[in-house]
Amino acid sequence: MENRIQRIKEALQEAQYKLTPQREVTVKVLLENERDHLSAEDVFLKVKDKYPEIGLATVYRTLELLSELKILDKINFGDGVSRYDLRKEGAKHFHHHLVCMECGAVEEIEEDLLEDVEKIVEKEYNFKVMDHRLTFHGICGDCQSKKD
Amino acid sequence: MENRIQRIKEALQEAQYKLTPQREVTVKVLLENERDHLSAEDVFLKVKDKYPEIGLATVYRTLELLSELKILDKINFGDGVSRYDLRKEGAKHFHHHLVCMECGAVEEIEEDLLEDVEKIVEKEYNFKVMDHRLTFHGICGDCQSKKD
DNA sequence: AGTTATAATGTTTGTGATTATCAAACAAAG
DNA sequence: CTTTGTTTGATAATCACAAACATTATAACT
Repeated sequence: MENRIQRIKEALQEAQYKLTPQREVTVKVLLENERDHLSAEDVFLKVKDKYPEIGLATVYRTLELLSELKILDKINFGDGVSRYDLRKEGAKHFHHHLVCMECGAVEEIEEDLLEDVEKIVEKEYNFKVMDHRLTFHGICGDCQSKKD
Repeated sequence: MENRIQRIKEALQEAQYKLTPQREVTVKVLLENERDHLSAEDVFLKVKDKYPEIGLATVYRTLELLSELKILDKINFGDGVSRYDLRKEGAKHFHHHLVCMECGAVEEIEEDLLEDVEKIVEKEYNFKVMDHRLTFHGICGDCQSKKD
């Protein structure tokens, strides 16, 4: 964990930004909740526990900054809120999501399933792919077995 | 076009809803702008030309209703607005999009590129896929040639 | 340490999209 | 025609987020 904070610090400094205490706490919260998909509000509340003086705008600014630096990915599952997801270290691409329509659970897929598809898009549609977002909507294993 | 309106009318009635004049005008606007990805506001303005008495709330309600019935897909390209896209008749799945990061153009891909990927997801992750959303972010052909 | 320039923060106020409310218009059924 | 449920349009409320701006912290000098 310390390693990853260190790495993020370097990324910030490379882009002429500082790792302020507020930013560090925000990053920590994101690391501690890596499996979740927190909204800005969620992050704000969790950060406030550790650093009560922080302002909401700072959290928004930090999330925006980290997104620009591709440390975070900003995602949208269709509820009215943006959610934030740490990009795995070294990952070129955004990872995929499985959203259960029954229980709302979100599972992540690390594996890159789209290499072939991207090749098709680049050739057939003459479109230079920089990134992708893929979400499957369906029924997760748990909910399938509950139904039986 | 009349056919498709007829089909939509039947879908509404099946779910105990009526095709009111306001809804019909909204559907017409969506059909006439099938290639675009209109926001609720866009739809409202276009509907107002044909039916000036209509209220904004009615348009929102109609779009919501058509989304529930899977006649429309509600999409989000990361600007702060929901956009609406008619589902192709008979299409099981949402179609894919290519979003250009330079000029913002959105191209659609009808072809279903994900059959193999879905099989993997169903098997390996025990997840029953009902639908998917796939968006590629990159540089479109036009913007690539402009850069040279 | 003191001074200054710059960056970052926190509070507060906007803003813009969407939703909720509610009375009025309409439609269907008895 | 009357009753009952639907749908509508105007308006107000909400909610996520962005902008503004004065204040505070930081870094680089002297």
